Amino acid sequence: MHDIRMIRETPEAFDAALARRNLAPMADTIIALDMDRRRAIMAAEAATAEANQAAKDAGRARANGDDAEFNRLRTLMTEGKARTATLTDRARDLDTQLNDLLLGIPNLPAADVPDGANEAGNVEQKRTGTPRTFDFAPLEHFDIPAARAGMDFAAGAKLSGSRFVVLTGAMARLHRALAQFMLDTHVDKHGLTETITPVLVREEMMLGTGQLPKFGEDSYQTTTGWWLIPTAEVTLTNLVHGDVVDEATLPRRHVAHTQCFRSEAGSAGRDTSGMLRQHQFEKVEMVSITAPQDSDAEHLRMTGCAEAILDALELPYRTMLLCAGDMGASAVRTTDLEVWLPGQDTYREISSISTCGAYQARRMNARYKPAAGGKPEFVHTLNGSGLAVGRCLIAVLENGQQADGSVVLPAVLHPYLGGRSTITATGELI
RNA sequence: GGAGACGUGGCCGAGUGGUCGAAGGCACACCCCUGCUAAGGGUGCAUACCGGCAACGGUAUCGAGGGUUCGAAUCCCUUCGUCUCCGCCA
Repeated sequence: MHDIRMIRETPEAFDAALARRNLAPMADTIIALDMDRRRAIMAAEAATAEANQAAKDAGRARANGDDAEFNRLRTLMTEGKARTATLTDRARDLDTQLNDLLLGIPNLPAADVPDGANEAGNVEQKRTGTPRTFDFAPLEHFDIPAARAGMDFAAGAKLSGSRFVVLTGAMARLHRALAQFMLDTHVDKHGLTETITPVLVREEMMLGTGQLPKFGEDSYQTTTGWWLIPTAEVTLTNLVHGDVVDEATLPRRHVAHTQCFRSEAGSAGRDTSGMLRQHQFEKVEMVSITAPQDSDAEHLRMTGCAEAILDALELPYRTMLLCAGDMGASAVRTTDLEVWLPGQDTYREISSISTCGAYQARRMNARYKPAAGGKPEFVHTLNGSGLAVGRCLIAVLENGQQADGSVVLPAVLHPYLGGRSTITATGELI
């Protein structure tokens, strides 16, 4: 959601920023609509005031026993009321129109976000870790013998359909170990607040973080009207929905491990093999609520938190600064972490860390009271995966695979696996 | 599923037809007083739109929408939300 005042005051800057998102200029349309809206509000208010005055005078006339005057004013009032209804309807209609229009416009990219129309425009910031050299052809995760023993796509399909999986034995244990490790690290080393939230939310919350109104087809809705969260960003961020918090309580840093649900509506045929892209997956999500002046530093901090997980798991990755055309709608700036998948011989996204500025806060009406005094202002919100658990499982499997079909697991996970360190080719954890 | 209660300003909480944008308290800001990490006194402190350099003024807003009425925070209806009791279930 955008500040209509900002659009009014600097329409060129607004349009220029939209252009970076491959969008046509909209400032003129918005400003014209806003003008109409304000005129309509004024007209409606003037009419209301008139009718109210007539009503007041009529009441007085009646109290004075002046029936003639009462009836005259009453007629006046009735007419005024009819006019008021029409004008108010118009004002409300225009207000809704403007609001709907603004809700559908994505956030404006920060100045340091590179130009670019799509993924190809993203800028690599650094590479961390060195991909292993294999003396055999590395397999994709679903072909590695150690994984095959406990990763049952047929069972997933039987239960639920395509893009579902059943994990058993060592795979389930490893998956759980990963999530636990991430959570512990973020809580104990990074100081985030462990949080458990619902995964079914009201529509209002999906509007707040920007999944709605435009991307409803990407998520699932229950017959009772709840939405299944596509990410815990929705719940963690909306924790401050409608609130005015003290600046002293900022930053608020949350981390949650939840199920995520996505329809993957636009990705039919993509990544159909393996568990890279599922309708249901687990993710450890970080969310920060900050004062405006702190969000840039927080973005770096949060990126560091996500990178620390990959570092600890000894997984090679690269850090990408997304270009304007490839960012999600709510983001001001997004950093992606792409993990090396030897089986695919490529880097794949495993984390996405975004600062959303006041965009979501304005939608949620989430404000803070500045410590220095003054009126409440919108908070800034940030979110980042830390990390996608399923994809992390894939990365650990592909990077740790051995010629004999076994997988050697990173040392930091051993405590979470009862001290064991390897999954054999037959799927045994030893 | 059955029965009921409630929804007021950052928070708590008065207010059952007009003089209420709304008592009082808390929190917050400034000032005064006070020999001290406390208490007391004073003032200010909602949002939106419009006008104004500003001080300030105007209009609207008491979950939302509709209705009754000359007039509604107050009455009626609908809707959303919260809570309580009973039942059921993890």
